[in-house]
Amino acid sequence: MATLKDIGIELGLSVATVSRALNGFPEVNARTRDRVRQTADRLGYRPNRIAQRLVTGRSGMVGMIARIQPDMSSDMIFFEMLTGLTAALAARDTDLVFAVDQSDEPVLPYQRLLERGILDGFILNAPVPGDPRVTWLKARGVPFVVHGQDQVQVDYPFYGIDNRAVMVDSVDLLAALGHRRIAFLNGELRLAFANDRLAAFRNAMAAEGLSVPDHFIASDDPSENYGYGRGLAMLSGRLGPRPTAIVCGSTLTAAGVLRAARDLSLNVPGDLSVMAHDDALPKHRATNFSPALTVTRAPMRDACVPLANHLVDHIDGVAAAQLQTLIRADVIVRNSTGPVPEEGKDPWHSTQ
Amino acid sequence: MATLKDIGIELGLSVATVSRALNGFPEVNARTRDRVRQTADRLGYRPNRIAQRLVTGRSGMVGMIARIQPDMSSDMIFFEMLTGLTAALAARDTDLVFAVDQSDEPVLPYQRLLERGILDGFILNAPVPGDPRVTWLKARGVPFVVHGQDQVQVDYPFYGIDNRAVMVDSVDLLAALGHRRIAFLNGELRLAFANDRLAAFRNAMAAEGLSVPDHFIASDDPSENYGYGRGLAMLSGRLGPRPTAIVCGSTLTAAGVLRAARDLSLNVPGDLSVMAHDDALPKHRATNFSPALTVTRAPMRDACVPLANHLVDHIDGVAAAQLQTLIRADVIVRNSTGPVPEEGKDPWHSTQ
DNA sequence: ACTTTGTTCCAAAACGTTTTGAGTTCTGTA
DNA sequence: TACAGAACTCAAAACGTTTTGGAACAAAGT
Repeated sequence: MATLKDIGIELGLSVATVSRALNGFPEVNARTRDRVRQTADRLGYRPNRIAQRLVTGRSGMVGMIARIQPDMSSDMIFFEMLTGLTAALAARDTDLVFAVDQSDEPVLPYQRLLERGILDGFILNAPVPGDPRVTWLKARGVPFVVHGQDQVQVDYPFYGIDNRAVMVDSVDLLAALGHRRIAFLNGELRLAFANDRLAAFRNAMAAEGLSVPDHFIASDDPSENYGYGRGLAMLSGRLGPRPTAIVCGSTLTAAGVLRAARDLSLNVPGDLSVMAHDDALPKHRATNFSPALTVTRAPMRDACVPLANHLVDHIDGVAAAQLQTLIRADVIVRNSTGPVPEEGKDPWHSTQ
Repeated sequence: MATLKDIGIELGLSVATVSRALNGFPEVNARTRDRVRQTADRLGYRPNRIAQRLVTGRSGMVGMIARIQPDMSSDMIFFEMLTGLTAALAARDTDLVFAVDQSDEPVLPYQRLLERGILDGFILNAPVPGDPRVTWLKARGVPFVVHGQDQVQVDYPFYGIDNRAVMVDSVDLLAALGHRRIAFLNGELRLAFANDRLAAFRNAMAAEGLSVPDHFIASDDPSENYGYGRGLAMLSGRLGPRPTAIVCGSTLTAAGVLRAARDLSLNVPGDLSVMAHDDALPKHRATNFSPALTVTRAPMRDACVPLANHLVDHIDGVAAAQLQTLIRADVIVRNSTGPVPEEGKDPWHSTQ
């Protein structure tokens, strides 16, 4: 490993001059700079991050921590983000330290990693309302960026989708088709985004003058089984009046609902409209559904580059207020949504 | 962040003494050591990895690199390993730097990360025969450990399953049940383990005096679709004589084969025996199959702790020869294997 | 000739740790 | 009392980088 000293000796220059030459400082002769650059290239010089960090306090490394869940289902999403973020960070010459959280104390792994003295900042995912990690990191002035927000009004850098808009768009679309009994299979309420969506759903329904009976709301970790089970329960009518439309928090859940509808011989969209929010994970493609799924769409992948940039910019000193991005999901109407069935003509009345 | 100097000032000691006290050197007074330890705890002192690395050349950080594939299917396995390894490394006070390989030059990301001067070693997964990463890292004396081996005889630390034994066990089990037409749905031949298995399969078959027609062998990235497609092709008979038993490289592939058998109204194990190698990923449980799958079983998770230990031990100076573990997979007989159907009584002759 | 200004470079300090070589203070023995 | 040896502690160097505070020199202005 060539060092600044090696280059200096080779050229009869001091390390100081070599350092300035390579870092583009103005007070070094253009010819000298060229000579330094050339020998640096020839010797394959790369600055030692360790030494850089020791003196500048910057290491060019950030951390990301995964919660290990007994159920690994949602972790595919995490991995998707992890690889995308790592690639995006590489473009900003930043490396990523990965750790896992096995304790039930959420800030512990962050503290442990921070105390190593090797990190410039963190990427936080899956925030919960009033996330303790956020308050902890903020308290000690550690830069971080959040995928999403832990509350509506925040003062840290983040990138996320407008969950309120997602629900308004979904409810409005279905209401415009005449639906009045709209159910919502939400994600885990523990998570901030699911909280936001639930509140937004209720507001949007109220704005349309529609009521939301308790059994029209469910929330759980998204899975096909969850969608099937809750879908079947709602559509069987044993919980109360049946919905004519179901909004799902994820396409995986929607897949379950579609299976439930199939098992009940319900036609989608004739008897039942189904839509979902689509994170556009490479595995579950909403177009491959039958019928093709109407969705609000915001690819997870799209978050990686802005998240990486926001964090690195913030570490570089850009104010948090400049680094807050809330994007609006696209509404993509496909074949799983349609006009509400005429009253008295829905399959339950006609067959039963 | 408390430093050695802080502790030294507090106690009126030099940083040298504080350092020795904390690192358990013998030439420091027991009372002094206690006092140092206490104030270190009180001040929440944690050694600065950066400074440590600069002077010792050790950082307590290792690297792992994921190949980003357009198809993310096999990456679930990688993520499973990644989290397990990270946890196992944490137990050895070692952190993990994660990077992704987007180029088609396999050593490039390793070089890039190494040149940062922050890593003590690497964990390599999915070796290919004569893996270029192995030769490159070996050439510059960088410690590493491999999950598996890139060839039969190696001189580096590794942990892997005995793929030869897996195939011998599988073939012997089926041969003992009277099967003579045994097919093999292998993994990607690009990978070393699949290479080893194919050779071992051929040897084991030859040892039993059984021939292996070309159409009894297939190899591809494991997936349900692959198992279904190749299974259907083999069992339809349009490629040649039909197998009475199929060995699958993964349970995912076996799931596809079982579906193909179902579609052809073949009874398993009455008409067809199916077995697979089971990496025991949390998602696909072989016991949940119907019929429950006979497998050679070696949980991926089991590899994490030994891999982490091998690497850290190797970095600590333990010779590679001491750090080579080849474990034998368990053979678990369940309900998907049975005696070969009597000649002339198999469903193709009776129904057709 | 003397000062000023600008350009180009350098020596040295700093970051926090480990480690070397050299004291300094105790203890026990002659 | 003197001395050897053990026990304990310290100052300083080192790792590779950035950054501070000049220094040397030339060109330009007075």
